[in-house]
Amino acid sequence: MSDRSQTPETQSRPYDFSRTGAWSNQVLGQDGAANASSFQFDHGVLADPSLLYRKPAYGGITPASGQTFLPFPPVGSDFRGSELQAGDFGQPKHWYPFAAPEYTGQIPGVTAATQPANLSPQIAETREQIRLPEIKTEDTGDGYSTEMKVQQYPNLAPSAGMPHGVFYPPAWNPSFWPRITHITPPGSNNQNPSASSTPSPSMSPSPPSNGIQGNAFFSVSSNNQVPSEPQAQTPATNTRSSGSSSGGCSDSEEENITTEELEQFARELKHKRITLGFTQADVGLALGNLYGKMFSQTTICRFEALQLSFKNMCKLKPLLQRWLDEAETSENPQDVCWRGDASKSLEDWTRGTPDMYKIERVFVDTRKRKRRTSLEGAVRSALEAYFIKCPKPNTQEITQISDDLGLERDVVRVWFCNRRQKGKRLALPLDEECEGQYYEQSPSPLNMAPSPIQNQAYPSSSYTGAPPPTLYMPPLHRPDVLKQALHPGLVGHLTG
DNA sequence: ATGCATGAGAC
DNA sequence: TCTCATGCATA
Repeated sequence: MSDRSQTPETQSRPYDFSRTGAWSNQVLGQDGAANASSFQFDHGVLADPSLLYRKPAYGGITPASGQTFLPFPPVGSDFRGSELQAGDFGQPKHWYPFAAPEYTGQIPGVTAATQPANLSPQIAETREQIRLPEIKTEDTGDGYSTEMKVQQYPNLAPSAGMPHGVFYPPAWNPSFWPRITHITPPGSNNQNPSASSTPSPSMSPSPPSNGIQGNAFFSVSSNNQVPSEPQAQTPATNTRSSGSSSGGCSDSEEENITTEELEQFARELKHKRITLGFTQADVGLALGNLYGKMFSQTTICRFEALQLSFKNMCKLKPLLQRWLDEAETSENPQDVCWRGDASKSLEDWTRGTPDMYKIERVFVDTRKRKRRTSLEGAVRSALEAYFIKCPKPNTQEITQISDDLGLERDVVRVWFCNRRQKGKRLALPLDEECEGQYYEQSPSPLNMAPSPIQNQAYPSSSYTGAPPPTLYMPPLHRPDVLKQALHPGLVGHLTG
């Protein structure tokens, strides 16, 4: 508790309802015999989950103080109930921590645990109901692994043909952003590539086959307008400006981007990338070439899936936009540095490429990277249960949880951090205008198609192509909806 | 595609 | 200690 009070967020953080007593015993295990399953889903029986939130629920992440995570669903072709779902888009917006789609595990056992002194009632309560027989993780020994890593990358050194000062894509033509909602345009350099430099907004005629074109990768084409110092504005160096706009964007490259635009661009990027035959990893590497800052496949993937924060999306968009332009317009496939054959993976390429064409970084990773812990389903479920009770446990509570679950304290701590982060990704940005409507939505069975929520999720015309994603509706704002999302067998338990 | 982890910066 | 951006490792 004390530690929590140190932060100013204490008052406004959405998570902090955990200690408001908002959820009470009625929620969980009121009969004292609550089993593991019940606590997992007890949020489903809340009369109105909104009650759990103090109003500025998402206010902890208001434009001014934090980031707005993208509420829209994944753009990918596979809408498999990913955590980012349509239901959130354009919705009223409290970030709801009970969004994990992985409430599927079963808690194997329930055994009362010793009641800690200073645990929140929620945690203490949960502890009583969670008792895991054993935890299996991949961690062995010290839990750390020191391994020799061999990273094979093409020469990504910014210095290698990297024009310093390239960064800002001429991508900010206000006319292209029909729904500017945030800030005033940067003023200069406001041309939108997708409208201007990209001839056909539709699809690149290039067959997904081989011929990858593009010097967009490891050479910078001569016609690059490339203006300024990349590093100066790359995401890596961007300050974490709290964002003065409602969208959380304050930096020039973030301005004036609407979620619709991001959404559309993400889809466009993915589509064209695939059409051009590039992998997500390729793109990440290409950005390294173009901007001196490469990104992982993970990041590109998350961008395409709109699983980054709004702010982060805004930052990456110009980079990706530019890469896309490069890749599309390139007429010199031969300029591709590390592969002339698009069908070759980077690994293939590096493997069979003379050293002179690549940098093979072999190093002993002196920093011990903790071996990834693999939490069993039951453990995850238990953590979820704790999270539901208390999204932001204090140190003591974390210790207690870790003891209960037989996990390392740090594992638990990190898990909660990640879980919160994930929750924000699923979150609904604050939007007072829609706020009132949200809980008025009619029930929408999960995994069923278009719901009112989904319609709201895509209020603009930007989302017209793909069929509606399978709706998972992560936030589970509605108890009735939630119930349908739960294990069928549990519904009765919850309702009865 | 995503779970767990790291590290910088903010508080 | 937290958030956030990001990546390794893996499902």
